Amino acid sequence: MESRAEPAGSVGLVDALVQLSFAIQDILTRASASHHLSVSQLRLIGILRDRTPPMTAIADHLGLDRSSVTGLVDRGEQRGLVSRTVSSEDARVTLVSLTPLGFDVGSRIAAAVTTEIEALVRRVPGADREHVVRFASAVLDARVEEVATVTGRTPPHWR
Amino acid sequence: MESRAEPAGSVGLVDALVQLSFAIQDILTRASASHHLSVSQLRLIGILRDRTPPMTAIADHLGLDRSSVTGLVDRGEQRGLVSRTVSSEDARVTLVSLTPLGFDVGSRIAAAVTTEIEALVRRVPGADREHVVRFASAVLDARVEEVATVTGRTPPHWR
DNA sequence: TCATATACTTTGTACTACCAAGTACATCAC
DNA sequence: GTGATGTACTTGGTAGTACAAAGTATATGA
Repeated sequence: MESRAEPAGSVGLVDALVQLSFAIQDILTRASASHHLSVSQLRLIGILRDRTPPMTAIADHLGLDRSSVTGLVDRGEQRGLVSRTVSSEDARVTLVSLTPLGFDVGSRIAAAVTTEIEALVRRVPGADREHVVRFASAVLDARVEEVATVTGRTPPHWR
Repeated sequence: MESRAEPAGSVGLVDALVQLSFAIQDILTRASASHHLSVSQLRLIGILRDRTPPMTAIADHLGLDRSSVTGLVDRGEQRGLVSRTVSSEDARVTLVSLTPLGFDVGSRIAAAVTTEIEALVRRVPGADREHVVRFASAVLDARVEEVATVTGRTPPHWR
């Protein structure tokens, strides 16, 4: 991305972040694929790990249209990973929950992702790692604020 | 992602990286969409910024099947963003290049992405930022080595 | 109770990406 | 130079992702 304000030979912050994000996404894609799942399905499962939200909440979480979530849950349901229940409080709302199989598959993929990312990160000096965590936390916090004030919706969130 | 080896209240490195990657991808998606492009199209344009590679090289770069690249270039060509030329050295190979329009659109999106990511990062202490660049560079270098030795292909790369 | 709002689904379209099979060109062996 | 083999790309078929617009069912306020 072009920023020529950087010292020659070094990569700019923006480039570094973009490339890093593709590397992480690639890990997520391959880990999911090895269990015949897409990253979207993985995110869905991640959200349901400790929640049983309505369809709408999932759409907000993932930044997707409601109709997209319908399809996502449909396919997850067909594979026995998630299930739908009509809310007892409001018959319009469909609560989505994880099946034992879904929980199991999610755990396995999460473990694989953790292993792969940790392997990737192993060669990096510990000091840098701590800064990265602080960096990411700060960025994500800023993002929540900003997006919340501008659009009123919760930004994409993993698990 | 579950790592309970972390001090309570803090986010683990793996989680931080995964969430950060989704935040970055979201920026890329929205910036691309505002010009009616997908992230895949943006990556294609990014690769062509300073190259005129054969289809196969693009597939390797993006980690895609050859047939996927055919479709990607087809759609890019229909929109006048990229163009195909038969190689003069080997009539089997198709060289893909950026049109002036493609270059222009790519530059605009890249600028928007830079602006957005820099805005996101502005609140983060400078020291953390430098460490992040070092971190990302180290990770990406490690990755190139690893992927190259294991699979013989170049890992996904942006621009 | 009737109008309106909300939650979700359906339908239709476009794009992404894969695999398997096919075509065209190149190259090596003979 | 001809035939076998390999390489580069495309085609056709399938599945998943995602959106927009329209439809259904339930809830809620006037």
